[in-house]
Amino acid sequence: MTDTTTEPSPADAASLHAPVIAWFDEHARDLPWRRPEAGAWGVMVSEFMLQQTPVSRVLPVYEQWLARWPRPADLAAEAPGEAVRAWGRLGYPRRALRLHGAAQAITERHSGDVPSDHGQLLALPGIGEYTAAAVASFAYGQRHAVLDTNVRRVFARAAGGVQYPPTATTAAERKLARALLPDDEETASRWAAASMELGALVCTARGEDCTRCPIAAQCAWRLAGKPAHEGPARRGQTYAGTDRQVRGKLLAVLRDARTPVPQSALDAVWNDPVQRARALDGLVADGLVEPLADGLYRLPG
DNA sequence: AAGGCGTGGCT
DNA sequence: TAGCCAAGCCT
Repeated sequence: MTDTTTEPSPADAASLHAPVIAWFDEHARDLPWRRPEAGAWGVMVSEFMLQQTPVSRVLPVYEQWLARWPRPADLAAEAPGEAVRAWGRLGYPRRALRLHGAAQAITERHSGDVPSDHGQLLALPGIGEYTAAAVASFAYGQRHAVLDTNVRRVFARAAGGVQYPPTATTAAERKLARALLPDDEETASRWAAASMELGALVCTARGEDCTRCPIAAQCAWRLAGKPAHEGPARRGQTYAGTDRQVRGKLLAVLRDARTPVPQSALDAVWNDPVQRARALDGLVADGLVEPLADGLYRLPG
């Protein structure tokens, strides 16, 4: 006697591909990094910027960035501080530094071309498991499990029957993602983009709209009555009063200054001298700020 | 492996 | 309002 009530069978898995990809064909956003002229460099830049930052905020910075540095070598030739300045208010400015470092590595080690090999991508600064798979899949059409927060949520619901995926990516999630991956490259890369877009537009963290979902009829979570998340709430990101906030204020001063700024200008952004000094030291240690002689500071040259 | 790391919009 | 959330990476 066969159990038909729990894990989806391989047949079920395959039956997800067609409706999700058909939905994607109809509803995919026309994003600049999805256009053919973006190239692998455009895809890579977008992936760096999209790490923890919404599409709407990335769009203008992406356009400026690609216009100014159309190839990795163009960025590699700049001072790292220019990358940090051009990053603007996207947040997590270490990403700008890492993207600059990746451009240098690409220029030196890969003749200026974004590598297509997953392992070579993974070796670049700022590129982890997700971004390596995303670039290889989106830019080069390869077959990779692309597990971002959107895909993890879609899988948690459709296959796992729960509202949210675990806090950290588990081996079980990777296994499921590989099992769900279509066999041929073309379909696999399409599936990766489509399942991600479904999570971004329809199967969202809050306010999901199952009436627009192409796989609602097969979704384990919906079929179970959409039970609420069990267990502890996910760790909240406190921000007010943290070193992160101070770092942000300090860096904003340096971004907006075209010449080195005196210590006094930095002192003005935060009244606790101990925390202020700790934040500044951290920025220097991270390579985001360069101390000069005479108590002057600037973005790294 | 848990926590640090920006910023802003939305509920 | 005060969280919650957004195509993660690194140590």
